[in-house]
Amino acid sequence: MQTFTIKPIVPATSLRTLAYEALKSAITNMDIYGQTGDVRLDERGLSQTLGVSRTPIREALTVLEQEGFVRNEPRRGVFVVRKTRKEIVGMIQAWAALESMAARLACARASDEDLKCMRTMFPEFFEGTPADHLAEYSEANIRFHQKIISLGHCEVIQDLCSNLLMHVKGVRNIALREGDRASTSIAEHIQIIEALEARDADLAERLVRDHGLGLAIHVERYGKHLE
Amino acid sequence: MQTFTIKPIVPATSLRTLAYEALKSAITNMDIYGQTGDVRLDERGLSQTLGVSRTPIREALTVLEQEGFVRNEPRRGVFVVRKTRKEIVGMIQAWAALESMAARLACARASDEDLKCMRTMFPEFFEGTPADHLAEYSEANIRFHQKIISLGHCEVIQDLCSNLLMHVKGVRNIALREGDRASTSIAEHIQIIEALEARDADLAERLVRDHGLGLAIHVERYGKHLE
DNA sequence: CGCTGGTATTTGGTATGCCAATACTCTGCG
DNA sequence: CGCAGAGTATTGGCATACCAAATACCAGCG
Repeated sequence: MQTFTIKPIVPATSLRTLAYEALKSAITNMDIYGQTGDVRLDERGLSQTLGVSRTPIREALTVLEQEGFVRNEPRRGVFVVRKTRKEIVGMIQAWAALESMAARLACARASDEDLKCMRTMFPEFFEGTPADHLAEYSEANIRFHQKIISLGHCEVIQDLCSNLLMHVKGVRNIALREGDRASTSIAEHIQIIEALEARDADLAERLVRDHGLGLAIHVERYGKHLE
Repeated sequence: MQTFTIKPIVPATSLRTLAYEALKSAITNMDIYGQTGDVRLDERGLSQTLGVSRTPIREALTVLEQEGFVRNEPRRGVFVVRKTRKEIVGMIQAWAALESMAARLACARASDEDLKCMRTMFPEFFEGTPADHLAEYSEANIRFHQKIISLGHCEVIQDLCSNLLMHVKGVRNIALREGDRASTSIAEHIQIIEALEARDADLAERLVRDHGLGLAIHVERYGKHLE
C-alpha cells in the first residue's frame, strides 16, 4: 500500500502575496468609519514593520488599489479609502444584479441535490427568532448569498461578487440591527429557496434582485453613519 | 482685467501608467486567438523596448494581471491569457446582469433630455441596412451599450462593465458577422430605447438582459474559434 | 508678530544590482 | 545514437540606492 502522500505544491508564497494578505486583513478588520481623518500607509514604515523591503509592499499596495481598498495620491501617499454612502449603494446594486443573474442561471444549471440541501444548510431560517442570535444569523446570511452565487456556476460572477462582498460586509451587519430587517429578510430568503426549488428563473431572479435592492434602499435611507 | 489663465494641473503621468497603457493597447489590439502557442512577455525585453527600467514594467504587469489580461507563472514568465469560451460566456452573462440593472436604474434616474437624445445618438439603427457598414455599426453598437450603462448613474456598474467590455470587445465583432445577429440586434436595440422612453423598468431590464444573454448563447453555440 | 522666501527633510517613483530557481546546452558515457 | 548530468545562461523576486517632487521648517525682513 502506498503511504507516500505528497502535498500538491509548495509554491512558498511570495513576499508580495504575504504582504497583500497582511495588509488586506488589517484594512478590512479596522474600523475605518469609526475614526476621523485620513489613514495613511507609509511604505517605509510598513516595510520596516513587516521586515521586508519596499518592493513587495508597493506591489501589494498596487493590487489593493485595484481592488478599491486604498487610493494612491501621487507624491502624497496611499490612503485607506472611506466609501461614501453612494458608493456602498452602488456596490449593493451591482451585487444585486450579479446575484440575481446567478439565481437565474442556477435554475437551469444547479443539480437537484444542490437545490435540495438549501433547506438543511440554513436551519436558522426555519426555526426560532433571529433577533436572539444576530451574530450567527449574520453568518448564515452571508453563506446563503454565497451559496446562491455558487449555484450559478459562473466563475466571473463569483469573483466579482466576492470582491464586492469584502467591501460591503461591514455594512451588512449594521443594517441588520437597524429597523426590522432581520425578520423580513428571513421571509424573503425562504421565498427565494422555494423559487429555486421550483426552478422558476424569472421569479428567483426577481426575488433576489428585490431582496438586494431592498438592502440598497435601506442603506440609502438609514446609512447616516456613513460619510 | 485678468487675462492670466492657468491650466488646472499637469500630473505628468507616471512611467508606470504609461507602461500600463502601452501594454494594454498592445494586448487588446493583438489577435490573441489568431495564433497558436503562448505569448510570453519578457520583463527585460519590454523595459529595453520601452526605454524604462523593469520596476514600472512590473507594476504595470501586476495591474494587468489583476484585470485578467495576463497570467503570471512564478519563475516561468508572464503570458497573455487566452480566454476560454466558457469564460467569455461568463463575462457576457455578468455584463448582461449589470447592464440590465443599469437600464432599470436609468428608468428612475435618467433625465428626460438624456432619454430623448437616444434616438438621435444612433441614427445607424433607424436607417439603411446594417450589413453594408458593419464596422460603423459595430462602433455604434458599443456606444449604445455604454450609453445605457452611463444612464444608470452607478459608478460601480460602469467600472465593472468597462473592464468586461475590454475583454469581450474582440469577440463581439466576430459574433456580429456570424449568423443573422446584426439585423435582429438592431430590432432589439429599438425596443430597448422605447422601453427606456416609457420608463418601464421591468421591461427595459428584461429586454437588455435577454439581448445580452442572446449574445452569450450565440457565442456558446458558434464560438468554435475560441479555445 | 506675521509673512515671505529659501532650505532641509520626507516620501514616492525609478533604476540597478544581487540571488536563487528554472531552463538550456553541451558533453561524455552507455 | 540516445540519454543523463553537470555547468551555464536566463529570468523573476527582492533589496537597495538614487532622484525629484512636495512638504515642513526656519530664518530674516517688514
